[in-house]
Amino acid sequence: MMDLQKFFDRSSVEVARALIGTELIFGGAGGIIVETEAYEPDDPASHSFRGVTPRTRTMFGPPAHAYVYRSYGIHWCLNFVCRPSSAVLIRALQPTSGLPEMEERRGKTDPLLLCSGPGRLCQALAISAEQDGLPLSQPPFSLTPPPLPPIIDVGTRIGISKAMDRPWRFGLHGSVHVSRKFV
DNA sequence: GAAAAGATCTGCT
DNA sequence: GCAGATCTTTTCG
Repeated sequence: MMDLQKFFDRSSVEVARALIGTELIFGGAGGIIVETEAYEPDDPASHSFRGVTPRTRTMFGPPAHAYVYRSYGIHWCLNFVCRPSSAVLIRALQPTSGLPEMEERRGKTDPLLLCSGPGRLCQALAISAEQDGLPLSQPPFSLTPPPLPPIIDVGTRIGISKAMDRPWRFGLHGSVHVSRKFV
């Protein structure tokens, strides 16, 4: 297990880049993180931009914790908290563990889409509001850094309506598991 | 108290 | 490629 306290005590942009290639396991299922997005304190697209609310209180808490929120009333999205009021959205994984469980939770679908997208990822790993605020340093979470520094793609974030020009989306170069291709 | 927007996914055309 | 599903949170009156 790596030094999570030090790892997450940086800007979300740095953490988002550093997370690419890291293996995330949650309760026996998971895979390699291939796509992330950074949300900064002074970022109009971030939930934390308009101050603390009941939903976003976790984002203002200590680093190295999970922030889970409901999206579009249907999906769950998993974030890692960095320095207070900033976080990294985990958008896609390359599955490596617990494939049968994830396939069962996701139902019949294209294998490539098992964890390709924040909503799909949470459904595959069975993550919901109960995991909001949990520390990443202990089970059921497990993070393992890559043996070698990966090649990283950079692009603009997806699905937002503000600050759309900031290049804060990161991906593993050449991965077929990203939710949308990098150009 | 009411209304609108939202860090999305799926299915159909 | 586009619209619908679906509901929580936040903002406005």
